[in-house]
Amino acid sequence: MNTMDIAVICKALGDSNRLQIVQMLSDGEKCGCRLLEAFEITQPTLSHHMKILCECGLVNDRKEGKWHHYSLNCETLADFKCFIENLSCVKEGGCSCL
Amino acid sequence: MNTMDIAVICKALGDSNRLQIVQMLSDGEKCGCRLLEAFEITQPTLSHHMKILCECGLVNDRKEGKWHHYSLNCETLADFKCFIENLSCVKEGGCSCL
DNA sequence: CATAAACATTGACAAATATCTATGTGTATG
DNA sequence: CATACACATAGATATTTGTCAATGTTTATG
Repeated sequence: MNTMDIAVICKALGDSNRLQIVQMLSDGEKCGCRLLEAFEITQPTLSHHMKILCECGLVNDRKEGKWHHYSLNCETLADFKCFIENLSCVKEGGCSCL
Repeated sequence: MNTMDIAVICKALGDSNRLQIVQMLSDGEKCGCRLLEAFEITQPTLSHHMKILCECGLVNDRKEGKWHHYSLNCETLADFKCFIENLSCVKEGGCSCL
């Protein structure tokens, strides 16, 4: 997973509705209708957000009859966590501008 | 730090230029002119990106004479890492739609 | 088969965004 | 003080984005 892929994931998480959806999925698999109840958005808007979350690889969509069961993708989440965890705020080195 | 603050950070990281800037800063403090060399963007565009990164709290701006020295903010980065690290892909629970 | 439920798609639109050129501001230096 | 450098600000603009209403598709159920 390269930097561009990470940026796409970050962009997906950059909307507060989507971030809250991911938080809910972190608590376990949820179906769309359940998610819809938790937000004050219309069904097409939720559908749009779920598409973005799925397309970046962060969310799985398991279809079962009428329902779509959404969950976090373990592999993508692990890769994303790894990238973020490796960011460091060390002060060593500094900048030599002169 | 609440969910909204995290979403703002994610949005800031959702642009590939800005994500690469953060990666460079993870390697140590850098001045603006150094960052500018690394990207094919104009100076005002870099200035715009740095403003967004600073305003979300992820980047510090230390002014020294003509130069602005940018670095990652340890506290914000730690909070952000904590949030991401706490996301989980456990499958327990599931959804009861019926 | 008719209906209802869950979800997707389309089209529209206002708001936000990334980028540029042009210009302003502060700081060091000859 | 004039010049050069580092950076910010001010428009301008094309693109992207979040949202909705309307409608289509698929699946279960009476």
